[in-house]
Amino acid sequence: MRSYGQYCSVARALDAIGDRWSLLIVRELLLRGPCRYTDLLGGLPGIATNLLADRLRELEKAGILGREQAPPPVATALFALTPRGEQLAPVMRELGRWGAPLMAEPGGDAAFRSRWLKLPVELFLSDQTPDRPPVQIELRTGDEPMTIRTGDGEVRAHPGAAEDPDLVLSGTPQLVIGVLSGRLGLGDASADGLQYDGDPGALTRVRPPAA
Amino acid sequence: MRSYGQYCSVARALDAIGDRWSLLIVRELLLRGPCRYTDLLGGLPGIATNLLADRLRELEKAGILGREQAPPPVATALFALTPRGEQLAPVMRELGRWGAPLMAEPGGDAAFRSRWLKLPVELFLSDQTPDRPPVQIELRTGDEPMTIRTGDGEVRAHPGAAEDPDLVLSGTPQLVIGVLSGRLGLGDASADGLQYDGDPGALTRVRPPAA
DNA sequence: CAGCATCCGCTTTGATACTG
DNA sequence: CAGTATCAAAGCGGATGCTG
Repeated sequence: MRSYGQYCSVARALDAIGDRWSLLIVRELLLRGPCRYTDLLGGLPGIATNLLADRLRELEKAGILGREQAPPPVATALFALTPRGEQLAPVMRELGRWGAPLMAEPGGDAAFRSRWLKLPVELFLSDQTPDRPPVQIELRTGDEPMTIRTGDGEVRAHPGAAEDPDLVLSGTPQLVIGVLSGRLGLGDASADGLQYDGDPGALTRVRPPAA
Repeated sequence: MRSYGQYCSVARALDAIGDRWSLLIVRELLLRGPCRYTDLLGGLPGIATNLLADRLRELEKAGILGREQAPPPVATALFALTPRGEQLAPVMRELGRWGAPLMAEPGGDAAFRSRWLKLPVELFLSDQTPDRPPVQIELRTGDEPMTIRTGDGEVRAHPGAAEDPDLVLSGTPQLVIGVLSGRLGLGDASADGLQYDGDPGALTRVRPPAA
């Protein structure tokens, strides 16, 4: 990208990460840790291969990510954020927070990856009753399942099915997010096609307090 | 901008404000409040007039800014952030924080406006000894002067000369920022061309504690 | 003069095809 | 798997011209 040519820290930040796709590449690396080229391609539906290669070069030159040699079994290169790249986490958090209300509009035919739920889940959910035994909620939204889990007063999300879920939610990303955020009641959502199995109480356990 | 087509809050945020120049327009409105078209042009050196008009339309459509009719004396339209637009302040803050280290590289022939100092000043400086009487430091960096002022334990910057400054710093933006941040000593900076007049103690009063 | 719209050459992006 | 090559389409930057 051509530089803005302004001696201002916001402009200089955008010189480094303001290119189309750049921040989404950082998002993938923040969510997934070190990734192969193909993993990135899969996590960034819509990107062209030449652009991914270009951006990886530029982000490497800017000190935001680096290439590592993967441990013996695989023999491929991995792209990983540098410490400087990981410092973009607060930017990503605020951007995700600001963008959250935009998720209420229908997904339509937008692409979706369950890992993307990690951001909103850990930003907005919290354990309302940390003294009670932890709960697990499994989310099935199309591609891979994702499990959210309370523990130490926090709520964490990680990929994979739960071994013993208190509640399983299956449906479109929009319905699942609506129910988790509290924007939709479980009844309304299931009338719209959400399936659930287990204890609905697990939901109130993690939902944000107000609204 | 073409949408990323991803059902993710970061991607949707970037759909709205990821265009070239969009966030810098928001920066200007956050720093200056409601602005005329020409004010924006002046605060965004390098932007083409058709792009500014385009972006203002798009940002208006996205609910980020609106047009107001200016009060009687002037008869022109003013562009102002909506509440939704003002919620971008945390994004701007984190972006400015992340970009701050990039300010150590020389400005070269980059454009500069003294108002842009407001962001780093209020982000990084603080009043180290709030019990003592407040101090004022006037900054002269090329265009208009800017004054920083302690009060209620905070440090605020606003445009204009100080009526009774404890210290005046004159020089390139890079030198002034270097000295304020503590990256440069006052002696080193004045060897490099920074001029100062008044009490250097005012500097240690506001400089960040560590480093 | 403030607030754009139009035109034009250049750069960036997107889609697909191809290669070590 | 991890890219490079190619090319059309879209976006950008700069200049200029129009309108109240």
